[in-house]
Amino acid sequence: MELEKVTIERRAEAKRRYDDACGTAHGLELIGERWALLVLRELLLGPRRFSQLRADLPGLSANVLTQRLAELEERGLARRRMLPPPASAQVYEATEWGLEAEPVIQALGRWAARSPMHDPTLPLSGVSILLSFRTMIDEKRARKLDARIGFVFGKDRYVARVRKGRIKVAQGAVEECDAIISAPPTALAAVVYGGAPIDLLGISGDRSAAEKFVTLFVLPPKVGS
Amino acid sequence: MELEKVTIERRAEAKRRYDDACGTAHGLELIGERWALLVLRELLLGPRRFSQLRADLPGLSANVLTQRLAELEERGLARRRMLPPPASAQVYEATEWGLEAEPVIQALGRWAARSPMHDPTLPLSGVSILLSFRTMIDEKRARKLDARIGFVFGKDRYVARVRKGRIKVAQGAVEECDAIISAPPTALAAVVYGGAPIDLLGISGDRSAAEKFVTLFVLPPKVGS
DNA sequence: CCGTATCCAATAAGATACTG
DNA sequence: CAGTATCTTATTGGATACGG
Repeated sequence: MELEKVTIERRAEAKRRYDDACGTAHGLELIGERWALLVLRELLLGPRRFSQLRADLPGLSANVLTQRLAELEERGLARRRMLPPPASAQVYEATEWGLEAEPVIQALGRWAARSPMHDPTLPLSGVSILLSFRTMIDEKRARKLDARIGFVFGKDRYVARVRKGRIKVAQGAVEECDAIISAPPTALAAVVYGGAPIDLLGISGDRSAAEKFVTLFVLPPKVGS
Repeated sequence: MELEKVTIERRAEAKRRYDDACGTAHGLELIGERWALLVLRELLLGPRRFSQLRADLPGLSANVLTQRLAELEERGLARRRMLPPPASAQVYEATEWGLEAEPVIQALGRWAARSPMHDPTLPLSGVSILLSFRTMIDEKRARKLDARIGFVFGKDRYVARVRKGRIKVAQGAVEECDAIISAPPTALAAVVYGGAPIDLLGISGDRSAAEKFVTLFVLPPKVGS
């Protein structure tokens, strides 16, 4: 009975391979399943809990998330870790190699942003919008700003450091930032990419730094324009 | 009856979306289906016929190939075209935007090449190995070579131009090349990446140019080394 | 609450045979 | 050759229930 199950699993795994020596094909075997790349994306700015991942990827059901996390772990792209007491919560985090998949995620995102079918009004996770800043920053404009901007998305806190045209983003305490932006990620996206008025955002601290910050990012031109 | 079917199809399409404004998620909706990216890859060096695609992707069945091609066409990434008489054959070719997905394919391939689970002895298409040259060329070494190398993979002909550390690859006549390499793509991969002896390859023309050529490419180090 | 496991219905993928 | 049609199997997603 158990043996039979194992045999079936073997066959299933074998079937889903591409049997292709090309690195791209192997990459698809590693992170090509539905949702896998988005789960990995959510881990790129630091450890996340199961329930946070569920909240960030609303269409993903618990059983599939469990399976994707197990696969990422098995393949060496993520690991689960117990936070030390008093938190004592389990978190999932990307491994070094998992983090190195960011250029793949960026290349795909940048390419797809040109799509005429892209709908930027859909919901968006905090990690998504912050990663898009890393992808879409306009170096020339960004050189004019040297600031630390904090972001408050519900209970999550992130800090973006803009300096010399580059941006670094990480989870962290927002207290020492020049400005703090509190808003749903979708509102932030509407302001940065959709030209919505900045008063959709809660801003504290150096207001002008925040105002400059939201103008640093540009989407690539749509296909056919 | 017909209406019902349409409704069901609508619901199905809606279900497979990610409902995520992130460009990466949209990218997955465009080329995230199983095989889609590999089909597109096969179109990156020029038009291919249905049967060539089947031969290049042996694990892909005809019905799925039909479906993937229809989706690529519908999304503006590929088109079907009738070759002028006397050929009068139908071919599939990438659109401009489809060609722009090459960085995505490269990033994924480069990242996955570091995988300890990667098996480079599997079969490989001609397009795959030539694209890998674009990805893996060592600019420093390549600067020492200025040559046109022809490749004969069965009935397919390609030309690689190496110059100033860069490489360009296209379908084309091999007659005016400095050297011509005739070999199954797998053998070429074994020589270039696996250190196999070069006499696995049929070489005509400037032998030393071909010998230099096969040393220009390096794989990234495996994870954990 | 956190995470996993199980069951079920809906789709997608795969194998094979068939047609113009 | 260039696909369709059909049948089978696998995966996905949704709901729900279970253990810590």
